[in-house]
Formats: sequence, structure tokens, C-alpha cells
Amino acid sequence: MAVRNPLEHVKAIIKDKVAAAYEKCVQDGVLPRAELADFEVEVPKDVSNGDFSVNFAMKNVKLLKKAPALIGNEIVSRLDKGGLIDSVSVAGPGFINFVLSSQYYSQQVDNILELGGEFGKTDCLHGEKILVEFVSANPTGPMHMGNARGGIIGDCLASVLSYAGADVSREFYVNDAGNQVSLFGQSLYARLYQLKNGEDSMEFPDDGYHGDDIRELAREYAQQHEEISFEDKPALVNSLVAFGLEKNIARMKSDLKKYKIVYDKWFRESTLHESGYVAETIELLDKAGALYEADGAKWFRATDYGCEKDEVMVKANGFYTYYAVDLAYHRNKFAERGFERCINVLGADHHGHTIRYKAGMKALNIEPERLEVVLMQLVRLMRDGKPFKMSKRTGKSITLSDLLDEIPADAARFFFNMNRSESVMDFDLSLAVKQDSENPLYYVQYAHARICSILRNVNADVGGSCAGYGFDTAHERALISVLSRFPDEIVSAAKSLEPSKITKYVIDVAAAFHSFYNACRIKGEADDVVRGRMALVLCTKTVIKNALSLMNIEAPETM
RNA sequence: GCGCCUGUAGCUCAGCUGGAUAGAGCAACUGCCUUCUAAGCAGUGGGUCAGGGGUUCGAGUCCCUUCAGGCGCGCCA
Repeated sequence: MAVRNPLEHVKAIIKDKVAAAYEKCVQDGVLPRAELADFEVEVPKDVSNGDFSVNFAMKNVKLLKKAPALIGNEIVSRLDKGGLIDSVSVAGPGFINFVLSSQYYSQQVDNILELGGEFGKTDCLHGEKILVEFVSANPTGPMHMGNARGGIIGDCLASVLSYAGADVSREFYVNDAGNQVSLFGQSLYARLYQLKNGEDSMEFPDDGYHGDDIRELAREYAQQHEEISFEDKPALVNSLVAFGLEKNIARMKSDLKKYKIVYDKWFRESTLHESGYVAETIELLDKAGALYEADGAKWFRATDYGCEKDEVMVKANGFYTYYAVDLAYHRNKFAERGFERCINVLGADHHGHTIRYKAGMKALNIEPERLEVVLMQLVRLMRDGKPFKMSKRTGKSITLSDLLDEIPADAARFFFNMNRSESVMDFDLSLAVKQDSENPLYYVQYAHARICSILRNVNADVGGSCAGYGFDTAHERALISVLSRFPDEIVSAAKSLEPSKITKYVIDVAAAFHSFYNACRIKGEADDVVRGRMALVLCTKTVIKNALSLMNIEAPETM
């Protein structure tokens, strides 16, 4: 019977054994009975301290009124070792350290072999329905570097959550209505007019979109429409907006696809207006007594729900604010579509939104904890160790597709998921494109390719079992304990909403493997050694492959 | 002014719900290929965990405070 999370499993066993030993201590009268503080079983940083350590004695030093070392010794002398444990000792400030047996190690290896492609998956989120919204860039122009990072973080986070057993949807919210879109239309109109009547025929709106992509769209529009009449401006603007949005959205989809990001849903803001959902949301707030009128506008009493100031919902000109629409969108996620949790990956410049969303949710009677925000610091682009300047004059900066012209999608995916999202990130283009050890992706992929090479070169009947081989060397054991951690790493990444942990982890796996590879030969060793080590190599391959496939990165057979 | 985030080795960053002598990678130096991929391994040097208080068996981690950097505070989105 395979164990999905072996580390958690063995920790629970050890914990029970310690608790039972304490019970014996009480019966023997060497320790007083007390309501125990919770204690932990953990993997020591320094593996020479053992496979697992328990802080029972330190946690309960006050309750038990004895020195930690003494408590530890009493526990150890009454501990039932069973087949799993080789030795137990007390060390340092009072840790009870466990060294596990050969049997334990071969069990771990067989367990991973048995689970294969399933190893790493757990059901710690047992089917929770979770929506992850990420990127959601304005469709008024091309995507930039911030979107590149947010895209990877969101995509990998979604994968982590589904490995942890959740029912996950990826969503892109398309702002295809509102003020920005109307500006987009005005900009397109102006460029089209200039195109037909000369550059100086019309002044370009100050707050319009100055990028070249707008000119390009106007040109394409002109090519595809023979008769263009400037007389009915609203009609032309509408037509331009529809044209431009479709072009831009299609382009975002294809850029993201190159980046291996595929969404379950592209949710359009306009649908919230068309269905009357925004109006309905405002009505609900009104009924809850959370609205008032002032200066011709409708305000939300956000201060009653923990905000610093109230917010306008309906402007004096009758239009909804961005905030009102966004709140309706969030109500739609929870109330209409039944997501239990929603996670938004946002750039740090949007952090002020969080408290306002939550205030609105409270007023709408939706538990605010169900919305979680992953704040992502922005990316500083570097080249050869120096900040990479983008030209302001032309309005040009590095777009997501420019990035993919320079570096492979996998390298970008790995890099953008290396740091925790809240750290400010320097992204060095010249480093990412280098195919050597400076890029940790190749370090990991190299480990996988090496493994595949071993599998090609060594003829061994590994048949899915290490057949009880003891794994007595430090390198073998270190590798096995790293491998066993995988499901636990997924759980930890899922709980902290931090997919970068998986990247860090897979680097650890590669390091443990390379180390093992250099210390332990396989070819030419005795039969049982060959069988055991080949099984271990297969396990390592499984873990690297599973972790990389979670990140949607290739695991090459040769390099 | 108020709020959020950040500050760990020369550089880029880890450090799990507080745990043992604070760790990797890069850069520098020294070793290791007649045997499974040297895109690798082993080793050396490198630190006032921004500063100062506090909480306790124990603080890089929690609380307070000062300093430094980033960002946000529109009837923009």
C-alpha cells in the first residue's frame, strides 16, 4: 500500500512513539502527568544529527520541571523502536534524535517507485474549488515584463494547488470596458485620422496610448476596411475598439501560449455590464445600507468596513467606477460561480486594492478570508549585471514576446519562479540565455539527462523494487531523504501560496543526485548494489520529472 | 503625513508553524575524468542576519522603535 506523503507519515509514527514513551514515564513515576505542549518532529538542518529530531523535551521543560536532557533520556529509555528506527539519542539543548533503519530507506524507495508519476500529489486540499486569477493585463496594448513574472507565478501556483488536491481554474480577467478602453478607442481614432489626413491633421489626446502598437492597429484597420467615414465618430470608435480588442486579445493568448500558459477562462468585464450584474451588486450594497450620495455620486461606506476612506461606486456622470465593477466581478466568482477560494496574483503597485476588495466582500456578506492575494514585486531587467534601460521616448519597452525571442520559454519559466514573489527580482537576460552552470535550470536538466544516460548504459533488472537493499552510505541516504520530501514541499508551497519552493526544491534534488553520482558507482558493483542504486536512480528521475512537469518544463533525455 | 512590502557573505537569494555551529549559487583559490554525461563533484576563504530595545529554555524568525530602499493613498484602471 503506497504512502502518498511518506515524510508526514513517518513523522506521525515517531510522534506517537514519543507520546507513548512519555505515558510510560508517567506510569513509572519518573515524569509528572501534564497537559503537554505540542511538539514537532522535524528534519534537522545538519543531517549528522540524525534523520529526524524531536523537540519534546524543550517544549515541555517547564511543565515537567526537569532539565531537557534528563527528560530526553527518560523518553529514550522507554521508546519502542520497532523496525523503522536504528538508534535514538539525546543531543544539543535536548533534542531527541532518530536514526532510521535500512528497512526505512528501502521502503521509501519502493514507495516512490510504486507511485511513479503520482508521487508528489496529495489530497491536503481535498477537492477545494479554487480560482487563480493572474496577469489580467489591459487589452489595450502588449504585455510587459511584470506580466511575464505574474504569469509564471500564477500558472505554477495553480499547478501546485492542483497537485495538492484542489480543483483549480485559471482565469484571465479582460478589461474590455470602461475608461481605459474608451481612451484606447480615442487613440485609435486619432491615429486612423492622422493616417488618412496627415500627421498634423489632428491632435493626439494627451492621455491617449502613445505606443507604436496603436499606429499599427490603425494601419491594419485601414487595410481591412475600404470605406471609412469620420462623420459618425461614435460608430467608428466602436468599430475600432472592437477591432483592436480582438486583435490584442488574440495576441495575448498566443503570446501566453508560447509561454505555455493556457487559461480555463478569459472572463470579459463587458459581460458583467451586459447582464446587469454590476447594477445588481450596487443594489445589494444599497439594500445593506452601505451606500450614500454626495456631490452627485454614489459612495460606498468603506470606512465602516476597515478602509481609510469611502469609495465612489457610481460617478456623477453615471458611470461605474473600476472599483464597483471589480467588486461585482469578485461577487461573481464567489456567489455566482461558487469558488470557495479565490487567489489573485497582483503586482505590488496594486496592493492597495486588497483591503478595498475585502471591505466590499464584507458588505456583500462574503467572508473576506476567501480572497487571498499574492503580491508580486516588480521585475528589474538586467543585462550583463547592469539595469537594462528602456527607451521612454518611443514608448517602447521589453514585451513578453521580445523576451521569448531572447530566451527559451523553459528558462524564463524557471527563472521567474526562483524567488519568492515578494522579493524584488533582478532578471538578467544574459544570464538566463547562457547554457551553463550559471543557469540552475540546466543544472537540474543535466541531472535528468545524466540519469537517462545511466538507464541506457546499465543493464539491470530493476523491476520496480530495490529488493530490500539497505542504502547504508551517507550519499544514498541523503538523496533518499531529499526525494521523500517532495509531497511535503508541495503541501508547504500550496499552504504558503509560494510556488518558488518547488523550484528551490528541485535544485536540491539535482544537487543531492550529482553528489550521489560522484560518490557512488553503479556499473560493475555487486548485484544487490546495482539493483538498489538503479532503483534509487529511477526514483530520482521520477521526482525530477514530476517536479519539472508541474512547472511545465521539459526534462530532456540527453543534453 | 498615513498604509503595505523589503533589508541575511563582494553579487543574487534560501532559511518551514521560533530550535543545534546562519546556508546555497555566482565570483576567487585548490584538488578530482584509462570506468555510468566534468553543463558535474569535493574542499578553502568570506557574516555586527540594517541599528537598538523587549518576549523565553532558545530570536535571522515574534513584539516595539529608529534608519535605509521600493510601492500605494483620483468621481484613472
